[in-house]
Amino acid sequence: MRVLLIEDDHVLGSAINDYIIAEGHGVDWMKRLDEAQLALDTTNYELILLDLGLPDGRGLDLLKSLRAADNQVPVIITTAQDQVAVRIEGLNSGADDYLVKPFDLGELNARLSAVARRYSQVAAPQITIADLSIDLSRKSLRKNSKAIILTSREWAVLTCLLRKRGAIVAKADIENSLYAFGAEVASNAVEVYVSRLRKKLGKDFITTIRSMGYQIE
Amino acid sequence: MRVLLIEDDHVLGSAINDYIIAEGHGVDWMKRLDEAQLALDTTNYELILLDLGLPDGRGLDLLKSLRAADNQVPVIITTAQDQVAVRIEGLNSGADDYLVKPFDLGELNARLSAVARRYSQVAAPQITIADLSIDLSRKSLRKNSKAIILTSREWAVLTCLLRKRGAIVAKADIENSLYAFGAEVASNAVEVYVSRLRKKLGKDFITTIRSMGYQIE
DNA sequence: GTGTTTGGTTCAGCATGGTGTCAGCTAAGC
DNA sequence: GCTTAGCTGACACCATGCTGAACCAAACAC
Repeated sequence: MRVLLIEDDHVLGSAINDYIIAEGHGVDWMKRLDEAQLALDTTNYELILLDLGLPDGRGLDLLKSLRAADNQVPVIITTAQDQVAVRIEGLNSGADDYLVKPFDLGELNARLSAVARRYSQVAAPQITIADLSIDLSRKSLRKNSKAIILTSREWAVLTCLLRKRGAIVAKADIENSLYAFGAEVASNAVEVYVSRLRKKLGKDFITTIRSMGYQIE
Repeated sequence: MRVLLIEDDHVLGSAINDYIIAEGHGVDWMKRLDEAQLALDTTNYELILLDLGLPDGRGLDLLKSLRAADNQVPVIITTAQDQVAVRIEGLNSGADDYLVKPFDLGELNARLSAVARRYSQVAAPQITIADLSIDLSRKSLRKNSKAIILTSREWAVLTCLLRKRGAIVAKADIENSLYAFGAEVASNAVEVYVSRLRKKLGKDFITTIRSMGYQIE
C-alpha cells in the first residue's frame, strides 16, 4: 500500500514514517501542504494521513478539493485532543477516519488495515490482458466487455496460471491444483481444459511451452 | 437509513436513539446481544452501532461472526476511554469505526453521515434490471411497473445477489447471509428460494453457474 | 378453542450439463 | 522422413441443480 503522510512535526512524523514502513507499506512524507499537493498531482496513493493541525491550517482545503475532484482515496485525519470541532468538520468534509493525538501506534496500524481492507473491497483486483478483463474475487470475466462464463474447473486452471503470471507452469502443477492431492488422474485433463479455455478466451491467450508447461503473457 | 443500536445503558441508549431518529433515520434499539442477533436474522440494517462494553463481553463475537458470514454492513463500535486494546481488537475484527465514550453527539452524527456517504456509494437505492425495478431500502419491487411481493427469505437471497451484482456468488455465501452464524441448515434451501424467485421475477433473471454459484446480470 | 393462511424447510424424483476419458489428429523437433 | 508432445471432437456418466409437494410452525381470524 502506498501512503502519503502529511505531518509537520518531525518527531511524530518520523515515528509514523518508520512504523508504516515496518508494516511493509510505502510512504511519502511531506511536511508542507504545497509539497503534498504536488505529490498528489503526480502519484496515486491508496491512503492519505493528513495532519489537520498544520500551521497554515489549510489541511481541510486540501481534503475538500480532493473530494470535489471526485477523488475517493481514503483519508485519515489527525488532530490534537481538544480540536473536536475540527475533527467533526473533517469527517463532514469527506475524511474516512481520524486519530486523536497522541495516539497509540497500534491503533494507527489497526486503522491502516481497516482502511486497506475497506479499500480493497471497492477497488477490485482487476486484471486486464489484451481484450480480457478478469476479476478473480468475483469470478467474473469479460472479453471486449462481453461477459464470459467459465466452469469451476476452467477457473481453477485459469487462476493457477494467473497466479504465476509470466512464469512457465508445469502441467503437473496445474493438475495438483485441480485435484486435491492423492487423487491421481491418469489422463490429459489439463490439456483438455486449456483447449476449452482457448476456445472461450482466444487462441493466443495461453501459450504452450513444449515439454515444459503453459504460460500466460 | 436503518440503524441497529446495541447498547445496554438506558440513559445513553435513549439519547442516541432519539438523536438518530431526529436525524431522520430509523433505529432498532436492542439492549441484549441475543435480541440483537435475532434482529440481525430478520432485518437488513445499513449501520450497526455496537457497544463493546456489554456485561457479557461477547460483542466482539457478534462482530466476528457477522464478518465471517461475509456481511459487510458498516459497524461502529463504542468503548470506554480506557479500553484501547478492545478498540484495536474491534477494528481488527472488522469494525469500520469507533467512538470513545463519552462522545459528543455531533461527532456521532458526523460518523453517521460519513458511513452513510460511503455506504450509499456502494448500494444504489434504486436498481433497474430488464423489466424489474428494485428499491432495496424500501423493499419494494416492480415488474413492468406491477408490484411484486417477496417473502423475507426471498428478499435476503435477492439482496445478497444484488449486493455483489455481476459477481458469481457461491451458494454457501447466500446460505450464510440467510442463517446467521451457528444454525447449520443441511438442505437445498437456497435452491428452493432461487427457484421461487425465478417464478416471481422471470426465468432468466438469476443465472446458475453450475458448481460455482448464482449470478445476476 | 378450531380452522386458515402464510412462509419456512425438507425431501424425492427428474433433468442437465460439467467432467474425465479416449481416439484420432496436428504440430514441433530432430 | 520419424517420433513425441500436445490438441480437440465426441461421449458416457453422474454430481449438481430444479421443482412440485408435503410437512411444520407461527400468526391470525373467528
